[in-house]
Amino acid sequence: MAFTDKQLEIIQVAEALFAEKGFDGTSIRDISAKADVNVAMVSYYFGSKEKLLEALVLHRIADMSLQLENIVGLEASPKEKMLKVTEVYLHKLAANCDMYKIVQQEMAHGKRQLNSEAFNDVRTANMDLIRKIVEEGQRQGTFQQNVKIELLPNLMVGSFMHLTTNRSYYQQILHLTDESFSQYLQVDFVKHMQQTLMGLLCHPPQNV
Amino acid sequence: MAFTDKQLEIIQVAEALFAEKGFDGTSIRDISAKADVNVAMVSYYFGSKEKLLEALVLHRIADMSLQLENIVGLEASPKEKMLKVTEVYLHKLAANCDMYKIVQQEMAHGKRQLNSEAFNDVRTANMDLIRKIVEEGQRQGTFQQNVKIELLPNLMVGSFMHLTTNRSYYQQILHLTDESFSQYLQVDFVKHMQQTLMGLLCHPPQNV
DNA sequence: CTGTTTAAAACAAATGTTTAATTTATTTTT
DNA sequence: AAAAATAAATTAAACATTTGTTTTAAACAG
Repeated sequence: MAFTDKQLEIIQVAEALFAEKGFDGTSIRDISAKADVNVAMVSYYFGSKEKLLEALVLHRIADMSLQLENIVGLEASPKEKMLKVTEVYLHKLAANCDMYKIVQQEMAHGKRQLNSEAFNDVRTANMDLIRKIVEEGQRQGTFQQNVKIELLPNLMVGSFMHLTTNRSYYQQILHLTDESFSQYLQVDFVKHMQQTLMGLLCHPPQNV
Repeated sequence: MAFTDKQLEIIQVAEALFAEKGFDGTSIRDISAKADVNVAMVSYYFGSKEKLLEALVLHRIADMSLQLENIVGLEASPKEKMLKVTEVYLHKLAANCDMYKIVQQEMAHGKRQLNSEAFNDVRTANMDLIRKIVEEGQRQGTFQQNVKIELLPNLMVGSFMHLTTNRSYYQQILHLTDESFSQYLQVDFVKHMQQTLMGLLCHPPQNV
């Protein structure tokens, strides 16, 4: 689990390339060239290209278990907690968005198994924490009853990923430069997401 | 533009395989084998693997320009229009979700240019129609003023794509079978999305 | 016969991986 | 501490497949 500098270099280069050109679209020679190591080193260190991907994901997952626990125990109203959770969640997504993109691509076709167990564990843990907050708010009457808690992370992750995947398009219609885009992701988009979730949580549906 | 039966067969098989295993992950031999034609036929008909992808996407885009126009002209309240738009939008997504998945994957890495112009045209047209409805509702006072209209399609497409991409995970936590999942997508999820958009549109933000 | 469609084989290029040889680091022995 | 021995890291080359595409020729249609 403890990687040498060279191994970390390979992992980081692979992460960037996989996210940019896909797993199948990236050759070991691409990686080794950019990481400035011999072609054989990848197989030597990680065993195979697939094992490298696995190592990459697991290495990042270690950082991914959110510090939502602290928020749940916080001395604050459910509404404030939920706002904070949204902020932290989106910041973590932004920090690991390359890895997320890779996983998304690989999840798309079940070709790579990618041992999604570790992934689902993190997701489920996060969901449980969110559920705790929402149910607390529902008991207090702040939040309405008709909420699909399972779809709250879906809303955040889905919107975020779609925004980054189609970055150039959204940059264009939102009139954002390359620099201001990441700024937007961490400020305006977070507010928008908070607003969306609050609307969903606080107001019972009038339609249908 | 008019394809023979054999060509359509190839397109359909390619669409399924590209969505399942990715463009790079699918070989011409995979396609030709499943479509029961000779390997050379793909190059013969479409020129190259990339041209086949292009033909595929353009062929589907023709069907993709939504019938939102009818809705805008409808004799109904902005709120009702918006609910209808959401429903139609999500149904169209479901109908063309294979193609969407392919495009998403290819957009991810700019490797394939994929002439996204045609795509953006459709998107922008749809967005303009949504904007028209929302602004009408804002004038009538039904909708609040603080809405990022550009992020409304993002919300729908992002959530939907994330749901289908991570289908097996969501099937599990939502306790859905293979059959009931598509049912869920077209009924419960549509309602959830309508509820989300209504919460966002009708209630001014109280947070921040 | 003429032009289009199908098929099998061949092509060159690229891929993931392994081998075998060589350099560098580390440990052991003197 | 110096030398010898062992292990690890690194390299270039080769390997066997697989890839997208082309060629050549046969079958078929009008």
